[in-house]
Order: sequence, then structure tokens, then C-alpha cells
Amino acid sequence: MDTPIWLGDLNPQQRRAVTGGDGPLLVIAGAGTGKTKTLACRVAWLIHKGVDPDRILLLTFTRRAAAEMLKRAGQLVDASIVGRVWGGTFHAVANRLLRVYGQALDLPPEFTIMDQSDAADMMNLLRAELELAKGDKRFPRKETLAAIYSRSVNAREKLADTLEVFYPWCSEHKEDIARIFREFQDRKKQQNVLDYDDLLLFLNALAQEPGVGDALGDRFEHVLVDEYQDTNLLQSEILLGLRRRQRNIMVVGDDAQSIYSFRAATVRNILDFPQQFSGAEIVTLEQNYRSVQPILHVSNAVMAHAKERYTKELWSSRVSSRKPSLVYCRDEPDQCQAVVHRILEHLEAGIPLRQQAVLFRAGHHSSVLEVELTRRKIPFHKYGGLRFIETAHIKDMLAMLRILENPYDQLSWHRVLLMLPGVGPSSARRIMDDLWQAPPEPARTNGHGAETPVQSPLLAMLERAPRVPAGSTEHYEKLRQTLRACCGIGAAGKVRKRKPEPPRETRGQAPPPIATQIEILRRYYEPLCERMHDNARMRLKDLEQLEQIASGYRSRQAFITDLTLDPPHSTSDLAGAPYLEEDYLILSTIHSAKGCEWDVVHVLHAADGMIPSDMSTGDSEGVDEERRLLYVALTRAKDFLYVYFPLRYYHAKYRFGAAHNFAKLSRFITKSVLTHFEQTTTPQGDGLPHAAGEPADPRKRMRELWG
DNA sequence: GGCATGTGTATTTTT
DNA sequence: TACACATGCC
Repeated sequence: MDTPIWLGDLNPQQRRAVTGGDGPLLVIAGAGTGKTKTLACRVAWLIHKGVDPDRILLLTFTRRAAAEMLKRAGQLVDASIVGRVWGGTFHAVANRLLRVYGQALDLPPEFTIMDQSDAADMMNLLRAELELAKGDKRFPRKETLAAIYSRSVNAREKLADTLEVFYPWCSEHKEDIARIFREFQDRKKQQNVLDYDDLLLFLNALAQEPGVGDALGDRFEHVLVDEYQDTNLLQSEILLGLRRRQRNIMVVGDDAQSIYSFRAATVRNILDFPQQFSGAEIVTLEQNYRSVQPILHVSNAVMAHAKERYTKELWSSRVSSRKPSLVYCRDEPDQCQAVVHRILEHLEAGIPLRQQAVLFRAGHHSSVLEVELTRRKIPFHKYGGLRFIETAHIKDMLAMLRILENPYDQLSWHRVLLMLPGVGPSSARRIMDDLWQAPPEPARTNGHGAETPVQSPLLAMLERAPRVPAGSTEHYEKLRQTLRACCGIGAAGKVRKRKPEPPRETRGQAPPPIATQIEILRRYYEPLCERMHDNARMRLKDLEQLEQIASGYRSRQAFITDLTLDPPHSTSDLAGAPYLEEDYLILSTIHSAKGCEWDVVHVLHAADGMIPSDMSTGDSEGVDEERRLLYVALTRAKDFLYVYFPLRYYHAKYRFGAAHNFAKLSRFITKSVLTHFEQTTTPQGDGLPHAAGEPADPRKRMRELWG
């Protein structure tokens, strides 16, 4: 076979990984060592070798990552063929496979998916129904319940163990929590709804199944997994299931960048890979192509204290005489000024805004900066933090769409009914009971195609006359008409201006396109939105945007699924392909910055309590993960790295005890790390870098000197 | 039973 | 500070 010319672009280790033969392969790829390139080339190589792209499975952490890799592979071999590779997150791939193979598990293919906050809401409903909320000993909150459930499932742990280790204060409620969880699972089944965890759980069940599992595994000749350090036990079980007969698997990751333990990800997966897949070859990539050496000095120094790991020292041939800067600022506003100042400096020097990023630990850490950027009219995109999908109006719209897709989805009904003036939880419950009275069988495809046109379950429901509170009957009627209109019934003149098809029958017409459905729902929602929220105008604008996006979709199911499984990270993402000439600064949580790189990186709030976050300093493992988080942030930078440390925090927010005015430098920036920084002070920063570590209690300071 | 108002508390990261 | 939860009034 001929050797493609692009192999020459790879270093020996990368080439080894790309052209490796069959069998398990573990690639330890340090930050910036060309991981994406290696995976992209591996895909291209396999296709070049003649592997059917349809039989390659590329599992990534985000869809963006999959798209990027396949794009790059498409530049090396025929792009149209590369498009047939199965690429996406575990969850997205599970969704696709379950729609096809799910019936082997008695899973109807029309299931809808609920996200984590939906799961929490359902937990809440159950808690109320089972009357567990009443006891005076405080019962876990709904988010906590959802988190416990999810961890237990993903880590393959018994509830008792999860509680004992991670939620000891909830242990006394073990029985009741178990009751809620059992009920939770029953409800989801009845309503034909899957949550995120179910997607993995069902895929795993499928993969372990003797018959279908074999077929599923054989379907993929090669499995490639990116960011393996951030997979959990359930995911590794899925992989083991898929690779019982076919042994071709390549996983790529960096244990030093494992930052998702809160999602039950475990470094054990990557550390134990050679045992789980015996005979695995290990390739380590250490040459960093991203950063100049001084940046790597700082990064390596930060990681030097970590415990168990595949030791590797990043090195780069990219030289620079400039050390990264540690900038001491007076306070947060001063930090803000300093950041903006440097950003503009680099912009003037020719580095566009989109090659610069501001990174921070938590979504709200950038709020002061955002205000300032807006004031100065500096455009920016923010990744991470509160997402679009989390806002009430988007959830409302999604709930209405879900009803249309799956009328058994009670959570969505509940939400939609509560929007009606005069309807609260009790009325909603009663209305739903009435709608389900003599419930039509959940739709199941029998594989034989219906002989007679069966009225849709939703329309059948809407024929009923539920007991609606007297003051709300008109509102309910409006809802009813709206939902019917979305099914293509009634309101003939106005709705279907797009398709002047001659009416075939009065009943059972094809529903309007998804974008039109959203338009109908938006019209209905408008007055409700104005009643419920004060900034209704902005919210309705968002919904118009949503309508735009939807016009690119053929099926409602695909649209809803994408919105749930791969929600836009920023409002501006929704605008579709951004204008290429448009320049904007990147703001991002460190978590969302994973896998990205920029010429200039600014890391905010290098103060103890921020990095590491106060929340995570309970145990040493938590602290270790925070260290890796800082490492991820630092290694995003190619040429210039700035770390900012505000000396004072005014609002002393939610701190127990006395308000600390003075912050303490992050514990990860130790003496030895400091030597790799150039320390500077802003004009406002009092010119006193040594004041940085001064805590409220001088004795504490002294103890540190000895420690 | 719905809804407005008041009180207290937890507070990150995301598929 | 913002949100969930409780209370009390209509």
C-alpha cells in the first residue's frame, strides 16, 4: 500500500499511534501534543487502508470536538466519505443506536430525552407525591437527589456506598431515597422518557446482551475514544461490551487533565486500561507544539506535586525569552481593567480578539468583566456558565414541543399546564389524570405499519374534557387549539400559508414544518410570557432565533434531541455560522476550555477559594482535581499567558465567619512555581506584590512559612 | 387551591 | 445574591 504524504507531518510517536495495527492502543497525550491531529490522522489512515467509514466509531467529549476531528480528517482523505464516520459524544451515539436497536430492550423508538434539571424536577414531584417533603428532618434537595442518582448509576455504585462516601448527611434517608429512585425509574418507563444516564445504561445493556450486543460490537470495526481520562465506569463498561469480539480500540487521554470527577469520571479508566484490554500498546506523546517553553515550565511546575499519574514532562522547541506574567491587582475592578488593557494591547499588536481567551473557574467569575466589556463595546462570546437551554422561556418552549413529540411526557405537561393562569400543581395533576383516564396504549411500532390511520394519541387526549378550574377554561382551550394546530388540525387559513397543498382530508393532515410549529407556539406563548416575566421582549427574541435554527431541521425529534443533548453553549452560537470577519473575545470556564487553544490566555482569580474553589477543598482528591484544572487553564496558551490575582475581595460573599478583605494567592502557585513567573503589579495594585499572601490572621501566615 | 410575600440557605464544573 | 421553600392571605 502506498504511504500517504501527510504521514510525514507526524513525529515518530504520533506516527506509531496513527499507523498502529489492530488491537488495543492507549495513547497518553499531554496537553498540546497534537492529540486532535493524531486522532484525525488515525481516522484518515483507517479510511486510507480501506476500512468502511461507516464502521468507525469516534467517541468524543463534545460534538464540537468530533466535528473538528472529522473536518481535519476530511482534509486528508475524501471528505464526503469521512462524513459517514460515526462521530459524537457517548450520549449522542447512544441516542442514535437506541433509536434503531432499542426495541431489543423493549424501548420504543419515539422516546424523548430529559436533561439533568428535568430529572431534578421529576424527583421533586415524586418527593411531594410520596409525601417525603413533610418530615422536619431536612430531606435532600431536588438537585441533590438527581446528583446522587446520577453518580450512583455512572459509577456503578450501590446507593448505600454513594451516600456514605459522597453524601453522608443524606444517609439517614436511604430508604426514602431508594423509594424515590424506584418510582423515578418506573415513571420514566411509563412515559417513554430517558434521562442522560439511561442513554448510557441502555446502551450498556444493549452492548452486554449476547445476541444484539455481538451484532452491535461487530458493526464497528474500530472504536476510537477521545478524552478518555474523563470517562466514567459505565462508559468503560460499554466499551468492554462493544469490544468483546472485535479488539480494535484506541483511547487517547491525559490523566493530568482529568477534571470531571463530579460527573463520576475516574482516572482509573485510563490508568487501568492496560489491564482491562490486555496486550495494549502504550504510546506517549510528550512534545508540545502549542506553547512556548516558558509556559510549559510553569505548567510542569504546577503539576509536579500531583500524586498518581503517568509521569511526563512536556517540552517544546518553541522558544521565548518572555516568562508568563503573574499580575497582582488591587481588587476585582482593577483586575478587570488590567485584563482589558492587555487585551487591547495585543489587539493593537495584531492578535485578533478571537485568538485571546479569558478563563475562570466558575461561570459567575466573569460577570464584572462582562459588564466592563459591554460598556467598552468589546464583543465577546461566553462559553460555560448558565446556558441558554437553562432559561425558563426556552424550557417552556421545549416542554410544548415535547408534548407534541411524546404526549406521555408528564413533566412537560406539568410545566405547560402551570403556565395557565389559575392552574397550580393540584389542578395540573387533576387535568393530567383526566387526560390519561382510560389512557391510550403508548405508541409502539409493531413493524407492520398501521393498516388503518390511527388517530394520534395526543389528538385523542385533546378530545377529552378535563376538569379545568373555572377561571382557566379559556386558557386551556387556547392551549388545546394551539397543540392541535401544531398537529395540522384546525385554524386552516392562517397557519398553512407556506404549503398551499390541496386539502386531502379534513382529518389527519400532515403537521406543519417544525419552524412553523414553533411559530404557532410562540404566538400562543407571547401573552403568557409577558405575564410571567418582566423582560419578555428579550425572551421572545430568543424564541424567534430558536425558530430560525429549527428551520434547518427536517424532523421535530432531531431538533428536540439536539437541543437537549448538544445545547448551544452561548446565545450567539444560535445565530448559526458566525460571520467570519467578525472578531470577538472568548470568555470561558476552564471546563469548557478543554481541548481549545489561543495565542493569548488570561486566567482570572488565582486566589485561594477561587482556584481551588472553596467547595472542593474538603478532601485531597478534590484539591488535586483543582490543581489539574489550573493546569488545563495554563496549557491552553500558545504565546502569552497572564495569571491575575486580585488582592482584595470586597463583598466577602458567603464566607463563614469574619469577612476576609485580603485574598490569599492560590495554593498551587508555590514558591517553585513563582520562579517561572514574571511578577508584575498594576498601577492600582499598590506596588506591593509581597502583600499578596497577607491573610487576616498573621499567625496563619507564619505557619505557612514553616510548612 | 393559587399566588404574593417573606425568610433562610447554599453557593462549581456539564453530557 | 439569587433561588428554593414556607407562610399567610385571597
